[in-house]
Amino acid sequence: MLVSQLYAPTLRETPAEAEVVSHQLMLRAGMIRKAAGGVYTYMPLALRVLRKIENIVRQEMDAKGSQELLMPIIQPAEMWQETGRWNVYGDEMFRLKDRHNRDFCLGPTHEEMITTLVRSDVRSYRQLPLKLYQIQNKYRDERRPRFGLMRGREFIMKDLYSFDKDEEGLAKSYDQMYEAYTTIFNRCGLTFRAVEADGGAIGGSGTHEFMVIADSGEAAIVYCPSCDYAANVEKAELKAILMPEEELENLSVIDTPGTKSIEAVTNLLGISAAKTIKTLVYNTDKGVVVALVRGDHEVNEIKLQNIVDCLTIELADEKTVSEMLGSTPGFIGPVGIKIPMLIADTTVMNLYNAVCGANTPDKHYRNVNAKRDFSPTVVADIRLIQENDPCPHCDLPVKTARGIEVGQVFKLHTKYSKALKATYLDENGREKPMVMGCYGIGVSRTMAATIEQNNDEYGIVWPVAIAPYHVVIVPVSPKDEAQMSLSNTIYKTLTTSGIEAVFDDRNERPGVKFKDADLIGYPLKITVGPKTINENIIEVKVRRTGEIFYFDVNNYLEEIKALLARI
RNA sequence: CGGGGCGUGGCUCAGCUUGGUAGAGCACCUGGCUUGGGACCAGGGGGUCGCAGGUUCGAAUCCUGCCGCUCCGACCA
Repeated sequence: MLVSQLYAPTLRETPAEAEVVSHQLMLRAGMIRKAAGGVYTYMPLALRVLRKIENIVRQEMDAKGSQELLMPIIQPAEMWQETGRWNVYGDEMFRLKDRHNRDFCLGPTHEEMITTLVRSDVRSYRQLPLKLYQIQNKYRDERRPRFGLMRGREFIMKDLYSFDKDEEGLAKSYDQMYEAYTTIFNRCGLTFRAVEADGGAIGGSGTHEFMVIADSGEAAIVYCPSCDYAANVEKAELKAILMPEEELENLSVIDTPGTKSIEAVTNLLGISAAKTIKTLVYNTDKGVVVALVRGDHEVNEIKLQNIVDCLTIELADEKTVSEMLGSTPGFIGPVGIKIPMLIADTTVMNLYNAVCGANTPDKHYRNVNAKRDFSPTVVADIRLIQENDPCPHCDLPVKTARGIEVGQVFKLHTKYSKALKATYLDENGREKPMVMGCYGIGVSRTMAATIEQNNDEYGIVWPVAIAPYHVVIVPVSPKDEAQMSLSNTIYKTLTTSGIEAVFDDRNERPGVKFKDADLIGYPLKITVGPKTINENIIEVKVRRTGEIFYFDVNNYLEEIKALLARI
């Protein structure tokens, strides 16, 4: 490709709307342009990167015996109504009507579509297992699209669905996909971690997320430096903490004027937050729920949501709290509370002589003891893990990090096959639901995550495997015929040898061409200048390390191949 | 959903308070000059000032409504 012809208009300044580095650099490098909030055009350089990621994905999916197909983006409402997700999905689903006023949506995912397809064609255990995937645009009308391609409303996803005859088969498919994902993200040159995760809206249990480690990541994860445990904080389980045993004192009410926060209460009473109970009131679609955790702990709303089995959950406002409980936030407590759902964290049950709100403004209870003074509807782990909490596997302290979720593998079991009656006949002629899994990779997000992890002050630093081109050839003086001619020869030589090269033939000063090369992030840059002409040596600079190599002008091809293989 | 900020040429922004013929830098076109890290000189093209109303002799500027973009928040009691 000649740079004079390449449609990659670079920007010297960063557009004001871009917050994260991947977004900034993709705009500046002429890779993407915004069409609407969370909706982008992929320009030629970006598309080349996407195709490379897709091809790696294809190779690894096919290597596990999967087959690619392509399903419609426009999906009829009926199949979504059959699983109940037409309503569950809510405002995140792009909905539309056809001329006959029939409801459709733009596919946010394809469990309904694929299951409906497979149920009509697969009847026998002999046809299983089956693994089908596609790579296409997905549509989710995000509450808050942001960070460029990181959280778009239209994005490219690889989604694979596995159909097995039993749990054993599913476990095998799941393991195969887990392996394939590990290979894929390694091949893309990413530093990532597979973490245990929560099922979320897609449903099912048993799931891992593949997280690219980056400070700009939206997800918080914990990992254990001592064993191999790693999880999304939403998922990380915690055991009850045992507190030193004490004599049970008599319950008493104390005045605590103006102490609306745990911190204020502990300061006033001179006690540790670990001796208090924090009481939170939530509004859910299953009604009002009260949650209890130790004062220095935080509620994991995902865990709570799973226990309540609700779709929406948010902290109740002051008005709701007053109406329900006759007190204000800050002075709520579990003793004598009248509420249908009182959920206590396991550690709360181990507290002795604790302090909590007395359900009267400016009053707290002292010497509250769980089993004696109140009885929760449910006692469960509803606590959010924090740095230095004990690892669920080895009890040593965990660390926290941030990650970008680029892939997720799910065990769906029979959730969709039962809802959509996708069954097969087993060896004994008995009808059984297929056992399903689903496996997604955010292809466009992977591109953005790669940039988040591979950039410097000058621009992008592509890993060779997914770089838009491998090499850029920059002649220093466009008016110098010898330089231009040699550059062209090198360009032709590399191109015919299967090395993807661009030749910057523009009539620009060298600085402009160097800056653009660094911004776009070609792994190698060949500079053709007076030295090249006079001394017959080619200068090759490695984008990532800045190392410079000199190769003989008559024998550089193998050297460059070796260099590309090594970096 | 709530709150803030912003909307002026492709990009970054000034002008708005105090209404009076729309500006700069970058980018783009032409010519010259230059060529090892975003040169310089001269000339040039390009903007219904987000949209719709209103006030006014006159609106980018004041008022109202809407739209879009963006950030933050959505209460840890």
